[in-house]
Amino acid sequence: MITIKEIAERASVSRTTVSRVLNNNGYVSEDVKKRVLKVIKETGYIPSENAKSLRTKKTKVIGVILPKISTETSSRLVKGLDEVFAKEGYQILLTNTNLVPEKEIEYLRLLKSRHVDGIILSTTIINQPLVEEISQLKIPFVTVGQQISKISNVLFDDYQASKDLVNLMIKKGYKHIAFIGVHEEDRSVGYLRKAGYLDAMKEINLPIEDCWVQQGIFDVDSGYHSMREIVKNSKQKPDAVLAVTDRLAIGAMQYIKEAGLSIPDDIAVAGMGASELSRFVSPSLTTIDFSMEEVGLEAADLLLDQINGRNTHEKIRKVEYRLIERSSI
Amino acid sequence: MITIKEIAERASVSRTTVSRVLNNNGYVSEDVKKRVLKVIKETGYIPSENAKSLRTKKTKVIGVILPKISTETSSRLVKGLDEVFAKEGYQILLTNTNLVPEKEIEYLRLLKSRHVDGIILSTTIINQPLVEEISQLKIPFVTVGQQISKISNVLFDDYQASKDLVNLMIKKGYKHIAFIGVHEEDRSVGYLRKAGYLDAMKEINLPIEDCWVQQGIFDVDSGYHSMREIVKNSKQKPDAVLAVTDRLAIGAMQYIKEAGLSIPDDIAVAGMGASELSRFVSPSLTTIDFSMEEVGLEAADLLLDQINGRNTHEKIRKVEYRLIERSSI
DNA sequence: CTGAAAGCGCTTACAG
DNA sequence: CTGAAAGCGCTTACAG
Repeated sequence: MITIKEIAERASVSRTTVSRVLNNNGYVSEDVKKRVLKVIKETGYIPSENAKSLRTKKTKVIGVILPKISTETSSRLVKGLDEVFAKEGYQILLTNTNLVPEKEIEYLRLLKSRHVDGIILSTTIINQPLVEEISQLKIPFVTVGQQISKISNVLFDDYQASKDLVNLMIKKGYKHIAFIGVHEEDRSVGYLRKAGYLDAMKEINLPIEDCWVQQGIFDVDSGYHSMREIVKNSKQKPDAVLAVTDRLAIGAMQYIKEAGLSIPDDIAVAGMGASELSRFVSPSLTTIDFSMEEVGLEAADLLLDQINGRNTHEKIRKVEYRLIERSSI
Repeated sequence: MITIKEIAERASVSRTTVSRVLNNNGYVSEDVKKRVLKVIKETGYIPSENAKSLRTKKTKVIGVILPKISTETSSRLVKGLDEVFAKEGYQILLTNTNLVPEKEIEYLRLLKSRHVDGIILSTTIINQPLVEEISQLKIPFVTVGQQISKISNVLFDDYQASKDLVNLMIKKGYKHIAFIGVHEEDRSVGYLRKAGYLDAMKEINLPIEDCWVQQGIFDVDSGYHSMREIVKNSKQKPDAVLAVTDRLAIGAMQYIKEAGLSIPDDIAVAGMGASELSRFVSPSLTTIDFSMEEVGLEAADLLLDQINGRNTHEKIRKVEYRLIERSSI
């Protein structure tokens, strides 16, 4: 591989001078500059970022830790991140925990060993060891989607979003509203969205049958099975159901249709997430658009602020959501 | 930051020795080893990959160039890649050209400057400057989805897949088959899939009206408009349509439904790609499952072969596809 | 079994 | 305006 040393020799200057024209700083006469540039061009020399990083302590890479790599949520998030980072000359180093909690700590260390300039963490479950690892990391850091105190977060108001959906149903005249959630360990999607549902119902004294409240996992089948439980076991059949993700909602829709019931006449359905599916499924699904892409934008912004040492007091940034009303209600 | 030097001092050994226990090679007495390990643990020392790379010339990172970051195709590809690379201790550095051709060359150079151990390129359009840049790169390299001669490729048989779909339609009794493609600059999706359609029709002398063959871009709207052109302008109305992507097909379905026609009774529809949408759209869409995830697996395998200097003669690996027959035909 | 020294490819005070 | 030298944090022959 061709190095700065060889360029220096060919152009009959010192490595210092070559470095100066490379980085366009320090004085260097037009003459010499031209000579060096010519040699660089001829040789196709590309400086080693690695060597550079070792000296400058900047790598221009951002580590991103994802819970799942191939979901709409993740890919939209990464799109948002990439949009601002690419513009600033940063690349993204991707790691994927596949929902294995220990991997988060492993990757945190790995990213540290690679001297990334900053880290974005998207996670579903916060645990103590993770929080401790983060706090002693000393690298610019932003979490996304889940709140960790004392650390910069980009969040949605999951509680209110869920409440909004229930209130919409209530306004439309639905009274027997069932709920398909996920494990409450996931504070944002599991706990807060459920709390929003529960509170909205409580506020106007709508009763809830036990079996109306189901807990699934993040896939379509799970929505299907949860809906079956609800329909089979309830005394008072619900006339509406809120699912905390679109895929759960779509699974629920499948069951409802299979059971010979109509949406929304017999049972109205709402999901959350504004997945592409929600638009094209039939009937089209009422949902909440959380705009993960914007979360990516904001998170990148916050991280850049930290990296550049400005505005480091800001800890929480909330991203607006949008209720999309479609034919399933 | 804490370095190997400090560990050496604290453990009263040389840096050489610390390095040896870190990498678990060379002789080092149990005693000394324990002492060093203890200090490492106490201090939370994490060696700098950067410094290491500079010496060893290996970075354990793989550069991935994507044409679009937030598509199902990309995210499935990355999932496949990550699955094998993570296992071997490689991380993925992601770059996104957003379909801007010059960015490919820019990122190729950038990845070189970062001394990635290998590069995976997913691209839609091959041009001469790109091919030249690649050939002088001297880094293990694999392309995905498009064939570049003399370079390792992981491919589908786009031509045959398209033909299979047309033949299925013919077998089902459809005779007036229209086609929605994309620009032929994209050799795999644009040119080859069109050629498959054309040849299948020609082989049994099925006539094709000019306006049956439309060219769109990669989105739903474009499928909608193309279908409208077909229906409005054709003398003999087609009884089936093949679109080269699922989103084009779904756009076509939208138009067909809006026009008050039924699928598949009036017009049958097929797409390609086996997107999630294709399963849940109604009627469910007949399509080709190209398994991008498997492409990722195979591409990673091929690249690893190159990196490890084995099996470097293999240039092309074809991934099987699967025809998924559903209710739209 | 252990260590001193050179070197990976850069940048950056410092001196001139 | 230009260069010699030190140093970033590691690894690796080489010597003992």
